[in-house]
Amino acid sequence: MEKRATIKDVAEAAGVGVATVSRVLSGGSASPRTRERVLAVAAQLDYRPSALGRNLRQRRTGGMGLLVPDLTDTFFGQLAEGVLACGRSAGEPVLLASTADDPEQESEMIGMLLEQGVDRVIAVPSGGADTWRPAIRAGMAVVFADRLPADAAEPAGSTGVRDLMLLDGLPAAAEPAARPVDVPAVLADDRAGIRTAVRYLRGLGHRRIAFLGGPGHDRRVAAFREAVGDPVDEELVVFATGSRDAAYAAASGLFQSRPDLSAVVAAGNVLGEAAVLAARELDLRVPRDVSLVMYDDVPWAELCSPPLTVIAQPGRDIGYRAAELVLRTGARRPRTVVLPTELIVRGSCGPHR
Amino acid sequence: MEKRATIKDVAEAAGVGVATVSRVLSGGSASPRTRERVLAVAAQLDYRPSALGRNLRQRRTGGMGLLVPDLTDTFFGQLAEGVLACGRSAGEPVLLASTADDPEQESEMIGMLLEQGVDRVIAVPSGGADTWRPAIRAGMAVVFADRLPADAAEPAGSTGVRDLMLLDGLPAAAEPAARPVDVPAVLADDRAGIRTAVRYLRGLGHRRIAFLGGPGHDRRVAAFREAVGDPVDEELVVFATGSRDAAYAAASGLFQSRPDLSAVVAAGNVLGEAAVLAARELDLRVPRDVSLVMYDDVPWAELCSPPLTVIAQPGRDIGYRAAELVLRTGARRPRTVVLPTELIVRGSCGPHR
DNA sequence: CTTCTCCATGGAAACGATTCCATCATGCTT
DNA sequence: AAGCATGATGGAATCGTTTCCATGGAGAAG
Repeated sequence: MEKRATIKDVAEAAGVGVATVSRVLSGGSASPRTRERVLAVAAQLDYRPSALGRNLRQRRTGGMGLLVPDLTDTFFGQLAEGVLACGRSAGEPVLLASTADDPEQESEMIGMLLEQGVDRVIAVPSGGADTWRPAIRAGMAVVFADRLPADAAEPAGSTGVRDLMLLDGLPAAAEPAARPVDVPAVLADDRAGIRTAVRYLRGLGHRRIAFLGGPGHDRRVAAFREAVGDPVDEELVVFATGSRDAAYAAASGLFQSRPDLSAVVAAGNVLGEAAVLAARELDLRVPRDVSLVMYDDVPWAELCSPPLTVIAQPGRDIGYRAAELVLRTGARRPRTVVLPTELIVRGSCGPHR
Repeated sequence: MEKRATIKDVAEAAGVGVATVSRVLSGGSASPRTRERVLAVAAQLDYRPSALGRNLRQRRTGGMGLLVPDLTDTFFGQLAEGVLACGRSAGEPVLLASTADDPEQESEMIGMLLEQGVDRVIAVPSGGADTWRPAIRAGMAVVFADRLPADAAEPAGSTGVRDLMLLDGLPAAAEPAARPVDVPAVLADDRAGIRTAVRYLRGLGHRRIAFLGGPGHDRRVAAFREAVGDPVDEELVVFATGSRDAAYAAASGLFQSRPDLSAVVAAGNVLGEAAVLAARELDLRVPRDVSLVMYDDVPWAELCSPPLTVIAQPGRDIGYRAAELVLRTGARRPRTVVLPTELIVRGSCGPHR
């Protein structure tokens, strides 16, 4: 274990000052002669600048933080791969944390990132705007992915999602009024996705359509309500907490309490999985007894029998774009992006009988 | 965006020296009076020590790196969750990178970690020992998880896996002979898992059993060969590269070239998925026409019809233990750990006909 | 030939923590 | 009462980089 060469070593060996070495290595001006020599010596010594020193000097860690609820959920795995891909091509490291959909853990992780000097985060938020205000106040560049904080004010204009506004409650003395800060986000077009699914089910004759949601599916349930139109049968809209057990319990409870339902929209792949399992357990046949549409196109959707009809959203792209946004921050104010969803019809929906 | 308070601010506000603040905060000796005052001031200023400064001084970043091939693979998602859980409880950040099973990318990522000053890594290795030697030479504490480097010398004693030896080729001048360096690892008991599966299939009457492997499944294929005994029908042992497409192609090719096979052991969940898909495409019924055992117990194994019989390995535990090992490094020399596997019989295997 | 400008260059000051070491006060032993 | 040990405390060095600023030399313009 030999210690690594420092910039000082390089400077010495090349017979120049450290400033010159630094300039050469970071593309500043230097005479061709010295540039060449420095480069040669650096290569020969296998010199790699220490991120530690640089970060301290520049008062920020490079790279970005990534906060997801649960990597065991294939969708978040895809999203993470997207972020990682972008990070790799930008040469930026990625700090990962999972929050288990718990605002408290999320808050803790934000603190950890702050401590690490990470000032760029892409997050699938679990907590509300309150959880995120400290981060933004601390000057973090935040980009939300896949979701918005539960209580964020989202202008529901017909043009789609606009930039999210978080009220930044400054100390009353400093500013006359609270200043709005907008956080960009990369989202799937949940509204269109859900609407398409509901219309598809309607077209098959289904009237009693249930919605099975989990944490963070607020936009989806809103879209569902809108698509179904009044009156919404509230018993057919159920929510589970994040765990697989809870999802199963919710699905099972739904099927048992309302045997009259004929179709289910599961708002995420964990919920879809739970619905399939619960249906099987209760001897409900898909799609004969109940039709199922699942959000997220995961590889195993095709393995089910029948293969699951899904609302596909581009998990990897969402991650990649979010990472792009958070890295470009500062250039021009990034705006939120909405990516299209697609209804992929396979075999889990049938006509109402 | 107000800048964060530094240790100097705290010292000033508390009327003490920075050294005292540092001591109080890191548990050194201090009089109860000053300790109290410093703590109060720190809390009041919302002071959080910057990891940047600390890391530079101590010449190492805290935290650990995590290298996995692909987060889209549920098993690695589980593993990552384990690492994250351990990191969280130890208060250590985790730097994530995925390698796509490409030694070159892996090597690049190791370089990145080195640059970041990360000196502890837990890795699912893709490259050989050569890829890892530089890391170890640089003083990194490495723990392998789930696999060993392809060409690592693994003493195949009957007691199970022993510490992995990587020959550390020092400059010949410095040391008289190459010095062995051992890298601990956390593995599943592949040998037992595969053996159990093969015996189970044998017990059902299967004689022509195929093995469908991917990158990093060397230990599993070795175990397969051992379990099957001589002579091994080499046409029944096929390998695919990491992608889902390649896995599908391999599975499909296998079924087509050897219609006489009656059972398949898939060495990972991506391969299992591919096998199911390929079988369906070729109108082979599971388990009537072909029996299938898959490595990895992923949630969706139960969703298949019939539900998949699997060799379960504790992905989350593997990650957690590996993280523990890499964090404890230095205390007492960590030894490699082998965790048990379990054959979970569901419906994808039937008697040979 | 002088003066002005420009550029390459190196010294030194940050950045925010930890930690060595010297200092000083206190209380105890002899 | 003097000397000594103990413990609290603050100043300053240090980690490896970037960046500001001053210096010096060379070439151009007058």
